[in-house]
Amino acid sequence: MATANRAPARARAASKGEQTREAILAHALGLATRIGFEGLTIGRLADDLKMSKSGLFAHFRSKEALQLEILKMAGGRMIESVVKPALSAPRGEPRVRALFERWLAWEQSPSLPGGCPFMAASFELDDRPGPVRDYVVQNLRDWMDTLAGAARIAVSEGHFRADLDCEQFAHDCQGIGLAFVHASRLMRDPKARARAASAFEALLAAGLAPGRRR
Amino acid sequence: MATANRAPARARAASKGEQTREAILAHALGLATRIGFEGLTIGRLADDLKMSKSGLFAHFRSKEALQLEILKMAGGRMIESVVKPALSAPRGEPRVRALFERWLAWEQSPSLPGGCPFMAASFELDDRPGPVRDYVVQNLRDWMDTLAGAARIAVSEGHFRADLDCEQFAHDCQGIGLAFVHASRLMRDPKARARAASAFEALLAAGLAPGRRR
DNA sequence: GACAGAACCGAACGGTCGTACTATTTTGGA
DNA sequence: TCCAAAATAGTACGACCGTTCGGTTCTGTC
Repeated sequence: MATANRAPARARAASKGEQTREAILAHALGLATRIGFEGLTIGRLADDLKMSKSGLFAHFRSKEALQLEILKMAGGRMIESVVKPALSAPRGEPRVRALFERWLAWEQSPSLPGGCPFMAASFELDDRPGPVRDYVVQNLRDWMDTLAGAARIAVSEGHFRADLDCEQFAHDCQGIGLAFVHASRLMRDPKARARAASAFEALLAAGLAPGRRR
Repeated sequence: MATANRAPARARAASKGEQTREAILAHALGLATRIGFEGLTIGRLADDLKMSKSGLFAHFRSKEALQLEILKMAGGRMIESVVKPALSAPRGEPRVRALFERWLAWEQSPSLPGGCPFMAASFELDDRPGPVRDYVVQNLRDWMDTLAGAARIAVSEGHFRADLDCEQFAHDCQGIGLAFVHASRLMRDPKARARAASAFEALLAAGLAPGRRR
């Protein structure tokens, strides 16, 4: 054990504590999506990572803080793998498409065995006030704003109808995504992906500018 | 207390046990929608109803059985207050509308302070196999079939396009409902109801038979 | 190589969980 | 009115929960 190779000291190597902290959060994220944020247990987490409960606990001063950190990591990852890449797509309809496509992919990313943590948290925490719920709401709001913003750009680019309600568009996208998770994770419907694509195309078709109808 | 009037002995009065059993389930249903099925606790339930844990527990032989009974009661209520009344609406588009309207109303029924239990259970149990999950899936499948069936009738009545994909229609309705719960319960969006109505109208408009467009 | 601080462990706390057993009370038909 | 059956209470168990605390081991800097 003692001979294990250290990570080369490039770029201000993260201290030991930060490393394990990161490892804890990464594993906890996967776990939380499967068994829920409330069902997530420090003991279970410690066992999985072959640590002591107390050693793990020391990294966060409470379970609530742990939950918050998990969600923050998830939020960061989502921005990194959904929003940022989509922003490199051309303004207008292509970017809206990119956002949606990458979002669906994110939902079933292998690092999220139980699906998007925010979806799960949405229904788990909707009646439990507190900072965790607040963060989820904030994050979802940001996401909806991103969607609506992309739609607004598509309007100004002349891709979408000028009178399109962009907030409604974002809301409808959210519905398609929720139905997708519902169909794929709970109902195990193999056509879930096709259903989501079909619904999205219909929504898009209804929003296109008159000259762009296909 | 002893002078309390008994329910008049009409129609094979439910035995004492069945009464309390019913009372337990009714209260448990409301509780489960708020704090979740996993978070639901026998002790908490007993306290609320001023019973002993063991006395309450004796009615169900396990917590899992209790959860199942809760869901069965919810399923029954949903049929009673959504499906059955809607069946008295005229075949075709009106019935589809009635189903959807009553469904939204059911979501925010006062007896379900935390919203539709199946919605909550969908995301809470999607990764936890067992009879409870199975029942939820079965129930949701029945509901989707009901929706799709009503749409099929609307097709054969000439209200909807002949080439409408009725399963897709049901799926899209589900999405609108999920987005409604999401917007109203989590985001506390006062426009949630209007958003759902708007999305439903758009979906309906896209499905109407050519001669019926408005 | 010493030393301060960070990281981690082990044991323990009070509490609650679901469940099992045994009494006790209540119910309702003969 | 009596009495078996049904309903409820009481108590206890073992498991696990989040959290605390004092001690041990490791890390990284001078």
